[in-house]
Amino acid sequence: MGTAGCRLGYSDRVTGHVNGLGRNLDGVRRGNLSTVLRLVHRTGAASRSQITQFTGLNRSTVAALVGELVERELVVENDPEATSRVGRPSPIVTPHRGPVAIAVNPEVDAITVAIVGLSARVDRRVRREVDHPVTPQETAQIVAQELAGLSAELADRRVVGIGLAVPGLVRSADNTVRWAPHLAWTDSAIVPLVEAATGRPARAGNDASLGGWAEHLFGVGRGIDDLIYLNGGASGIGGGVISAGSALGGHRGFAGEFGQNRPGFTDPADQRTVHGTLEDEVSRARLLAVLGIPGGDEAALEAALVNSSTPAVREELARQRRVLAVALSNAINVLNPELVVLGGFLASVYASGPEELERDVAALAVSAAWEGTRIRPAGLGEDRLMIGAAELAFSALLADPAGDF
Amino acid sequence: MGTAGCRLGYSDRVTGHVNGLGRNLDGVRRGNLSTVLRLVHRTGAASRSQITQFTGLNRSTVAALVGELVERELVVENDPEATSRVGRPSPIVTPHRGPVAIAVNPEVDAITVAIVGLSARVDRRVRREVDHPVTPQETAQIVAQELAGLSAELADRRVVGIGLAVPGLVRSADNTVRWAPHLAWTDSAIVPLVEAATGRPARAGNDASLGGWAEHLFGVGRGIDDLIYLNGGASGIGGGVISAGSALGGHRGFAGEFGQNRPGFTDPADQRTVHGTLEDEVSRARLLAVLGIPGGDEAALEAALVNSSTPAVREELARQRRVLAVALSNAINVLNPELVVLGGFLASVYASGPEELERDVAALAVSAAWEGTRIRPAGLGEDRLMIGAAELAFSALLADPAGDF
DNA sequence: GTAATATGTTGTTCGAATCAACAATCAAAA
DNA sequence: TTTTGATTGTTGATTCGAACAACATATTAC
Repeated sequence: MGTAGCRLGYSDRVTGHVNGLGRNLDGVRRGNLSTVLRLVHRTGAASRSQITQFTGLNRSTVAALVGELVERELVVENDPEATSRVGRPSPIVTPHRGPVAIAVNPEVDAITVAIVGLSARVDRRVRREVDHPVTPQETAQIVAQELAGLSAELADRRVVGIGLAVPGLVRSADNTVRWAPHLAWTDSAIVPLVEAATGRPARAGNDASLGGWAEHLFGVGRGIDDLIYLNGGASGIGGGVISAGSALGGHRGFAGEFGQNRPGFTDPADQRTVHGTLEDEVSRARLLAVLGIPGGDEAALEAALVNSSTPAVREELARQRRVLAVALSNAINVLNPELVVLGGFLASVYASGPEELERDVAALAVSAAWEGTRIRPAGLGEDRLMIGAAELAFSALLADPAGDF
Repeated sequence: MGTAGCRLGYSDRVTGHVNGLGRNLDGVRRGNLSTVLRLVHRTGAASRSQITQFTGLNRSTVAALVGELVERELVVENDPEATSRVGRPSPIVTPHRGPVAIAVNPEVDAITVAIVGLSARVDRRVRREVDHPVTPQETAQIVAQELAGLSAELADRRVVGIGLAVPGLVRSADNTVRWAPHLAWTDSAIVPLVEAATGRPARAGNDASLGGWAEHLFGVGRGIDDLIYLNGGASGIGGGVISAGSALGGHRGFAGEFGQNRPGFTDPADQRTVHGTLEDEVSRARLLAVLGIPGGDEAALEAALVNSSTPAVREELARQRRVLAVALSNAINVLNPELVVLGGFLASVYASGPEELERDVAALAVSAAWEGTRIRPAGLGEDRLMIGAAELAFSALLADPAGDF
């Protein structure tokens, strides 16, 4: 059982009281139920004795906690596996099949809706193509329709809530979409719309931040409490910061906008724009242009990069690596992460010359800060956003498993 | 009573168990004692009824908690003040005079030692000049000597511990000074040396990060849970990040090295160095050079800037403002702070043209991220580092007031 | 087959917060 | 000046959850 870190929440806390910082017995019970459920949720399966070790609680207490979670149909206890170890075998606790989250990702060209179980696996995934940028109202309608279409699959399951991964800035205080340029949403109260259309509780978050959260929980960042995540998408570069096991949101929840930064350059010749942002300089569009192909998905780009490695392509990749290296070294100086996760086309940029990128970062960053840091491509595929969004929907349940949902 | 935020710790957590995440009754008690003591420590004085409101705990519980803290000589209950409000007056709880921290700041030219009370006031401050950069061994010796010299003043008080604010990178895991360029310390185990020389527990931290922590607790950042702090010193630019009320340390504790970043430039003509860092471009030395004065302290620089505002000085200030604006906007995009605190000569750079700097930052940063953000000069004077270092010494006591110290 | 080890199970104990009732102290109204 | 209402401190009984100890169970090692 890998150590699952210490802080456990995506923008929620567990204290005794709803208001105030005091702790009481209720808070202890709630916190312990939450800790056990989170552990099972994250690891996928944990024996009772492992839970005892992890929590430091008494055997009998763990038995009571697991018992309550079983009663609430949140976890299942299975017969112990053969472990070839001395002592009485311990039953294996796994997430219950029942509870599910609905993950939603509205994009310019399509809205993706997925059913995600408490074991963080995407059970079903539907993609509804749209011929025009959808409004929040249309989005809510489509989500409701797709949900109705999935009713057969959801018959024997319990929908806990809906999580939306939105390509834009989401204000954490009220889950309002402050600005989503590609969808042309401004100050949109998407969450109440979705809640009204579906009759289910919803939450929204920034797509890239949720992707980073998913990588922290279930991807290459599993068990790593300090990481930064940068995702290269068609529309730019988004990101997220995990610090001490918690997602860093900032004052309003807008943190992680690495793509909008003004990059520094080690070589002035690398600069392609005037007053440009990182995502103007390091971009998918520039790679496609030099490759001479119109577009396509992530795999197509990766394949094209591998196949056609002309000098022009190699040089553009090298340039983007150099610019990225400055941006990463700055982030490493400020945040001192253990891991830098690169997703989308940034993973391709990294893959084109990992040693070169790492050498440049090492030269630029404070050497002590870089010492313990690694760079890795993202581990989760296209399920990343769905898993992150589902986590948002599960967050209330995970924070208070005994609440009414 | 200003809301004192939610997360409460400088790199320490309050859970039930020493190991593991489980919560138990011991943890509840410890956490509540900690919360009450922290509140009194931060606010300087709080009535019992205010503590009740803040914690959300029952009156009788608060009475018991305060009673225990009184018994342990950590707080004092005084007669209520005349409040002109209905109802029975509530006694005022203030920090006890007894417990003190010893704050230490080793620098190239001197070692400063201070006595700081639980009310976060610097009671005494001694400065020992040195004619050569001191070694860790010499530092420990000097601290022990100064402490002996202060023994009369410490006679009726209880020294809780020693906190060192070191101008260098301090590894959080073992409090080792990884690298302090100006002191020429590398991988120095200063903490055990000080502990051996004084017989008291010690902790070390980065000076700028501790300054930021002090500003968050007692300066302009009081009550603000998301801020970034940049300090301009003679030797460069250091900083710290407070996120969700906790100091952001990163994986090893090296976070906050804003000064080592490679800056972006809105105008190529602003660049003075090749491959330079932010602290090469925005520096105290460049200001002194254009002013034509050799050195001096913070106040001298500020006075010189106010008096001699030649075009050359104004232009250098404007240039540094422009470069700083890019650096700040990048940090704001990534961290979305509510407040940016500028200390040292950076406060002077800001003061030379607050509107201009803010206008530039507004133009560069993601507008939504900048919206709720303010920039302010640091509020604490030269006591900042001493208060921050003392906080380090108090941290164990604050986390567990019932422990043995 | 027996010993050793680890873990589940059960009933009891302990500790901390809560609650209710009462006392104390103030301001404002009568 | 007295009365009323509001707020808070104080006290003893209650409640609830984790810890504990003793015992039961299941596995490996010899």
